[in-house]
Amino acid sequence: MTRAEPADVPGDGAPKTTPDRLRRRASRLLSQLSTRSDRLINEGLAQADARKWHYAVLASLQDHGPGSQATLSRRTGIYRSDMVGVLNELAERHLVERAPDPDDQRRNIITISPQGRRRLRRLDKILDDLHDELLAPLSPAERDQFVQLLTRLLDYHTRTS
Amino acid sequence: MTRAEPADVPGDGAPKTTPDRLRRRASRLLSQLSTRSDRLINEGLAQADARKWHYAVLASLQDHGPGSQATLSRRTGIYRSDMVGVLNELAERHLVERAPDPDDQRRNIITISPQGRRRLRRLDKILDDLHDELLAPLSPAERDQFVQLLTRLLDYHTRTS
DNA sequence: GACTAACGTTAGTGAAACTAACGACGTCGG
DNA sequence: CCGACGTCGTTAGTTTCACTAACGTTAGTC
Repeated sequence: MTRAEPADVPGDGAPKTTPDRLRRRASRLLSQLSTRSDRLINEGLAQADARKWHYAVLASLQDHGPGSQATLSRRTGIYRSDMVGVLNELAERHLVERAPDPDDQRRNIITISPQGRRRLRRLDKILDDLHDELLAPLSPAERDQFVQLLTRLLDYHTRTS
Repeated sequence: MTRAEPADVPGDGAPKTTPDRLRRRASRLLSQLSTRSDRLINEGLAQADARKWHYAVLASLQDHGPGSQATLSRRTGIYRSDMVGVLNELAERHLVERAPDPDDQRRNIITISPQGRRRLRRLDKILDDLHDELLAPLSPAERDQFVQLLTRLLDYHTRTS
């Protein structure tokens, strides 16, 4: 009540005060961009008979070494319920190997195979190209900044969850 | 380009030599952050018996004036198939009014009601708070930059689709 | 007056993120 | 040693989201 009705826009003063709140809301920008990004990536990877989960798991294995399914789950953010299927697909293609852990019979130890490594290199290149398209309008410096901002936000929200 | 093969990293040391390509991929950062953002926003809005679609439609009506369902669909990015349900929910709550367009009998003209306006103000406040939490780790300047980068990316990808 | 296109609507698809519950196994406290 | 409890892999199911297909209806166009 202290404030006047913003009214229906007829060009009165202070046009900048309420410009398109929709376009400004970070949450909305995020989810829309994420949708498009996902589609871009999925389509790109589909042409190589891969999904983004495949990449996530292979990269995790390469970077952090072998691990149990639960470990991979935590590293990649894929739910362990869904990890089963992903690993099945990867194992079918002989990109990973699933072997029982001798020290703990509950676990499987997942290792990346030589083919898996080759595959990962291939996917890395594909993803490089796709990200080039994804980030096309940004300069190299801006891309770094963007990634850095995203990282900080994500870190914050994973710590506090 | 130093193309150092990261190799398998035996031992459990998890050294920093291979700075996690996963964490660097913008697509991954985007989709993970978007997931958390969505959850944050949805939970926040749910406590006010609202969904983000409600906000999108109400804000669009307030900022751009009344319109047909198809128009709203284009403005908000909601598919016209899904728009039906959203408008039903909004109409149930008397936040919008759906009236046949006298000039074109195919269309409905959707208008925001006074209650809808009040609602929108309320949701705007809620969203302000939620975004404060979402962007917590960023300084005001960084937040602007973040939004600006997102906007440019999204614009680019909507133009080229 | 026939064609085409846009409208609102209904139904359904596929993927993603998550929950619940299971039997099998390990670990720890008493 | 034993029971309580947590973890592991797995199966099944839920919900939500973005999207497609098809429909009858209505408008504009030739």
